[in-house]
Amino acid sequence: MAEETGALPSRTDFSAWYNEVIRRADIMDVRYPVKGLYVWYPFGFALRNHTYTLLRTLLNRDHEETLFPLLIPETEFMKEAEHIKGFEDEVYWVTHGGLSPLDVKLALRPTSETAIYPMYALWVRSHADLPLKLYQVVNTFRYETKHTRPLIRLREITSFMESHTVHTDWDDANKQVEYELGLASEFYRELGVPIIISRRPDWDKFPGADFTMAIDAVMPDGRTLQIGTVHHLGDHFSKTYNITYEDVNGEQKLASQTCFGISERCIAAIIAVHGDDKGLVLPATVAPTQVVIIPIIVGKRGEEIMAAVEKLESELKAAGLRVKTDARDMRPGAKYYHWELHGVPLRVELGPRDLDNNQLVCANRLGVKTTIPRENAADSVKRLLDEAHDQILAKAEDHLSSHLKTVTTVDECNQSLEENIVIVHWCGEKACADKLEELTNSSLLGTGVRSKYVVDDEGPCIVCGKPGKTALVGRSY
RNA sequence: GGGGUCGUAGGGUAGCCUGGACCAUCCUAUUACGUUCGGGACGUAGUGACCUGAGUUCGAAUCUCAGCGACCCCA
Repeated sequence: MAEETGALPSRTDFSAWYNEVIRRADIMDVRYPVKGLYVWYPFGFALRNHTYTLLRTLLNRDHEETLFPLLIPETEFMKEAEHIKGFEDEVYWVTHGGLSPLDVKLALRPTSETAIYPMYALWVRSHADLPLKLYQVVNTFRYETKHTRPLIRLREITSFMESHTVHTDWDDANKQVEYELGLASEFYRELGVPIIISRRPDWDKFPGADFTMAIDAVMPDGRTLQIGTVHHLGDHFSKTYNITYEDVNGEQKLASQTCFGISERCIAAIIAVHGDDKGLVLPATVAPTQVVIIPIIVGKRGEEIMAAVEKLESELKAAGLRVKTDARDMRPGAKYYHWELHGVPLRVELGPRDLDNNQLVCANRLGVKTTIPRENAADSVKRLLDEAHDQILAKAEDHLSSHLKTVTTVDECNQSLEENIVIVHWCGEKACADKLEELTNSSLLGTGVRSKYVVDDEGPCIVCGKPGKTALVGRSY
């Protein structure tokens, strides 16, 4: 975890910047000797844990956490035809126990529908058992053949939050879809990550779903990253797995289901959306260290300063802040660079001048410097952290809105896609989408776009000219 | 899916074409001690590497093949 000096690659070269920052800011070690598997450094894992604590807090309002096994018997896995088709190329199989071949092969879960739903069939008996809302945070495995990337495209997703709900009917499940979208929106607002919600086209929905709502973020280069999905499963799985309940009239009915997933791509979004040429920029909501105190030791007043720093640290900690004092034997400047690389939202300097003037010098991660009085420092620090959060959110919103372009011709679309997400009108025909995707080397991300920067209206299809509706087109990670 | 480039201390590199004088260069990191400290300190003395396997050869970081891994471009 040795640190290096010298500049990072510019963020305009996103791939190089991302790889360097992941390593130098101690997020993940990419040197594990298996393709697509990476190791969390303790600092990265602390960031992950604070982020998932936030996510759990939101979910726990009306879900309960659970844990299902990693291995799924082939017999269950193979029951839902569409679902299998969606995953058959990327499932890892356990075929042996020691040296003996297994009678029934076991899949490493690529997602847990087929592990959970046979149990749901046992658990759901009556309408009084519904709605059932459970989630788990687990690792999942997918044999990715494309270019793998830490946090973004993995063979082992280490932090997959999957929520699985069961409802009496389609409409109630649909309300749940809306609820989960709201929950995801709140989650990403807390992270300062602006999102766009849209409905994925039918050919791109989750295998076995009625429809898929997707949550996308915009990367620095204008490409999109899918950072969450909510699926309305209708009764596809409840038919297959026989999830039925007795309604108030004593009749057996098929349940309706949803599932909702967020992976460690949410961490990638925090890193990519906020980061700059100096490194990470973390929102205080999830930063492992929210405030770092740098003692400025000059001449003979070292002990006096360290005593003042200790007092300040315990005061801030008592106020509930995650604080660290950097007392290492280094130049202050070197420490500034170190903590900027690690994205710490607020730095507090305490030196002889501050001691004499009864003040503290603060600098937030965006470079805004403020001098605060020493009295009631905790209150001032909290206010500065709030302001810093507003600033990074505003910056991210600016980036998103400036990378959305509305176009009316395929040529314009192609040009704008170089560094933007593009808003078009589309008639809804797959043939037109295929043509657009082929001509512009992009994907039709979705319709029914929800974003304060996008007007969902009607207009002529960008390809065939027939009446169409607003659709989102982009290049994705 | 197709094509390309590459693998040397913890990180980044030179050396490879043309095999031997390479106990492998430089930057960074790192250890000890001392002097320092309001934006990446300095001195002195240390530490640390040729991806794996097979082959060619008197001799391989260097050539050949395979494996594993990384990056880039196109679909």
